[in-house]
Amino acid sequence: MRADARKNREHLLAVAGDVITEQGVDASMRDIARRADVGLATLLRHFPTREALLEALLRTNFDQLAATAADLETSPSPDDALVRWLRDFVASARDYRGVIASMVTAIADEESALHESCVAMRAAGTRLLARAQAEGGARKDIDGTDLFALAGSLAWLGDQPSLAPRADHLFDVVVSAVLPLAGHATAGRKDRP
Amino acid sequence: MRADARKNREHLLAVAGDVITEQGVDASMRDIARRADVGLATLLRHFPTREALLEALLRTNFDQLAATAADLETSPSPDDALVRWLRDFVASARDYRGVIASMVTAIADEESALHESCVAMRAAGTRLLARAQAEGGARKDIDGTDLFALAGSLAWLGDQPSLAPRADHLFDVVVSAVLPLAGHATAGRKDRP
DNA sequence: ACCTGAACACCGTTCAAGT
DNA sequence: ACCTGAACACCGTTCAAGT
Repeated sequence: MRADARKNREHLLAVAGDVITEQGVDASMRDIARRADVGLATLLRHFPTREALLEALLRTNFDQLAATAADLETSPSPDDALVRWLRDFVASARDYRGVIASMVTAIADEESALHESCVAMRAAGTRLLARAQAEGGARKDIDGTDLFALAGSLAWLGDQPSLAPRADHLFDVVVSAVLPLAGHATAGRKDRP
Repeated sequence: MRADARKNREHLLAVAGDVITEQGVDASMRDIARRADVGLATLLRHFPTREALLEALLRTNFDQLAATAADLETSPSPDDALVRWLRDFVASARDYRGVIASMVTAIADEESALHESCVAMRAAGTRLLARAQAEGGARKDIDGTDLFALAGSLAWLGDQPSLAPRADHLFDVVVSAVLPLAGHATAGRKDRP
């Protein structure tokens, strides 16, 4: 890649990160190009689809989550490992409003630029779930797709301004269903502080 | 209202129901008008916003859900009543893809044509939850907004083609968290059939 | 190689003009 | 009263023309 092109690309990514943080993943591509002082066609040249742009933005985060998952797979408590990874996943989806919907769509669309990362993410969760089922207190009637769906629904809650304040609490509620036998942190808390 | 206007309105509602059933709540208003063989301005004249159109489409369903909730409030089992109402709510949101997001937004927006109905809906759920907490096995650390949020997240699952097949199963999982002490139907089932 | 203006087919909003 | 074509300001896609 030519030097000016690389610089353009990096500038576009930085601006896109700002705009999408403000307006969510459905932000206008034209608006992103405008704020980056390039033509719309130039943005599309670097990132031919919205998914491609998202993929580039999420790349770092995805890699970090994957590394965390790998670490957690050998951590002492399988239950804690599962809960921690779930929390990380949901937290990372909070950076860009609407990104969870893109990820769920990408899972079913092999052509999506996000497909591979999302499938890998689900696989990591599936491994942590399997270990928590075998050696910990995770219920056995759910699989990796169920876990991904629950994580997705929790991330969706965080996207809704009127529900976001409840997201942390409801995370605990859902976790209590996934780990009914675990002595996890919130197990004994039946009333709010 | 003039007779021709009423006929137009009814025709528009019927067509809009079809189109939104097919394409979800973000279907093009122009497309709805086109399929109804009227000008776009005529559709907007009857329903000045997308929410107003949705409100008219959901009116019947909302009233039915409210009536059901009223019945359930005096039914013998508070736990069953809560679960049944939750199930009805989630099922009704399944008719129009994306409608749950509109409802959640409407709860926070007093100007929305859907606001009143959604607030009433949440209130009905809150009453059923309170009874299940007082006389049944519902956990006491959640309130009506939490319940609405959980119901919303389950409805959202149903909107995602890749996750919808899990919606019924995950409904049971979430219910098991809301009613940890209840002898509900799925309590003993720890593996899938 | 890389960039971009312009044409295109869409969208929802608004309103003056028609019946 | 009720309807609607047309103008408007948007959107993402595409590509011929420029540097």
